[in-house]
Amino acid sequence: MAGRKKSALTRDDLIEASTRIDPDLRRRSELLWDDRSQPTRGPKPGLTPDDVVQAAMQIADAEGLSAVTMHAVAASLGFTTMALYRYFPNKETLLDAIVDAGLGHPPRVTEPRGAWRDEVAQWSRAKRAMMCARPWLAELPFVAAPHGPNWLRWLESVIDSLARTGLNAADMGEMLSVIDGYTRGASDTAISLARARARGTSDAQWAAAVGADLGRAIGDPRFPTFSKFLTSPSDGQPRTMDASFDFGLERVLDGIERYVSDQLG
Amino acid sequence: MAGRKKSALTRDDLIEASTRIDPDLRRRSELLWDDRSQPTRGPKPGLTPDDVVQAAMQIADAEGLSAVTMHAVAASLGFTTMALYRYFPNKETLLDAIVDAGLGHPPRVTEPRGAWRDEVAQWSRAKRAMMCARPWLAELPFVAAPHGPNWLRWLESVIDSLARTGLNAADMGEMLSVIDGYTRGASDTAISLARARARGTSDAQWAAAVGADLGRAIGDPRFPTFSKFLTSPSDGQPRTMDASFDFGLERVLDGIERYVSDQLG
DNA sequence: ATCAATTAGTGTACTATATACACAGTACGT
DNA sequence: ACGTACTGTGTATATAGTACACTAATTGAT
Repeated sequence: MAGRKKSALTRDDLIEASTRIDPDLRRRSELLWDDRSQPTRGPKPGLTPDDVVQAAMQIADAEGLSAVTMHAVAASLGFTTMALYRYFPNKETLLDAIVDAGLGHPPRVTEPRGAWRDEVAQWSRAKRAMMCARPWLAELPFVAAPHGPNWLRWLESVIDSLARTGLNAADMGEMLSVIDGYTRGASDTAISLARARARGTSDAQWAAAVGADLGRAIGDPRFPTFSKFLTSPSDGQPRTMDASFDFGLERVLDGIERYVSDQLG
Repeated sequence: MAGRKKSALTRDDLIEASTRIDPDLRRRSELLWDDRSQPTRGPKPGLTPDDVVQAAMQIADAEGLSAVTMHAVAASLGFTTMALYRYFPNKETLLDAIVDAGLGHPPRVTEPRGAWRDEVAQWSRAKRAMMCARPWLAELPFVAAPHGPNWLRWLESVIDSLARTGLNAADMGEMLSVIDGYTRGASDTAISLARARARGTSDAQWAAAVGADLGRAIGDPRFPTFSKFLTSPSDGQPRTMDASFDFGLERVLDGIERYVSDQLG
């Protein structure tokens, strides 16, 4: 999101800028974007980079990120560990690749187009659902470089909806940060639960563990207000985690909407 | 935050619930909360758990989380690797401890008390600043259990400010999720930059790398709108990363404020 | 058709890391 | 004084990631 700073970005800027990039990072980025040209000599490769990525993702989905070892991935494909190094120079670049692959595509915006607010809300929920479906994604950094094509698809998608606000580019960028920030941060709890589920922990167990730690505040003089907060009775059903996210999302969208109408009259 | 679900929480709930907790997690939580009783027999320990935590944090601050190996921590204290296992049963519990220690205390709320909105904004900025100061914190999960005393201090602090809205406990919990969600997610970019800085990468290098990947959208038919967004000229100064966070925060607070006045007005 | 160049996959070896376990020495309680 | 409980050390093991050299396969150049 920080790249947006330079608002009138040109190809020249990029070419100039890219000379400054750490060569290691540039390499990682290239591997995410370049269609590697098939060499003509030598034996036929038994795999494609995508085979490796798919195998790695399957392991991550089934057994968590820590189960994704070079050996496990290779074995699941019927190859030896070192065979993978013909496709990825190291594990880090393989992880870069499964992050981008794991993001998948954002849901297609339905025609006829709706209000920006609904579209943005859908995007946010979709992103959260995607992260919950692959909770290991959140264990890998992908805020900064390298960013692959799938992340750009997600960006293309929100920006396309945000464009309907009528804001200028700079303001759209700010709104993107707000939406993605909330979505990212407010998904963490659900992602953590999803991860626990994937490990076989029941929802009750997970909630008990979280509740037990928070509950340590009760009666502790260091946390008087939080303690009161925890023990205060509430009327009505408590919200589910999903409903809570949606509720918060509406508040955030209210804030954005107010800015939009202030800007545009 | 999900523990808040059960809104009328009592000690009995907790005791009942804690029987369901995974024993491993319970152990981790206890190590974060219990003042370990000093044994009376045997040689005097040459270290305290806190010594170990401080040493580990110093290494994380100086060389990043990956430099925090049991050997490195022990060596920096002048002990052998295995000595640490007298203080922490394994690395995971040591990491739990440095997470809580790294959080530190939230800034004290200044007297006379101000408006909830200002206080909450301060909390959010303080939390972001704390995470940027210790970017390795974001590499470790701390959304769910175990939660240590310092995280509860942070919660106590926001809740105390949110209480001034006059909302009921359930709504306060929702607002907490919104604020913490935004703060957490919208800090990620700055945290990533902070991490790059800690590795000796210049800001320009970091921005160039991020910009180069985003810039790949330009001219790519898959990203028409994002491409236009990137290349559209803007008048005026672009916001700094910090100002951008603050700006977004105001939008989020606008949304919360609207809810508050709808509820109480 | 042959050969050289190039590449794929394997096997082995090395390194770093966490940690189990047994031992030696220390200090307190009896 | 003596046993017990504890601390720190040394050694050993398992699990990573990955460098390197080797074999085998494939094809362009001769």
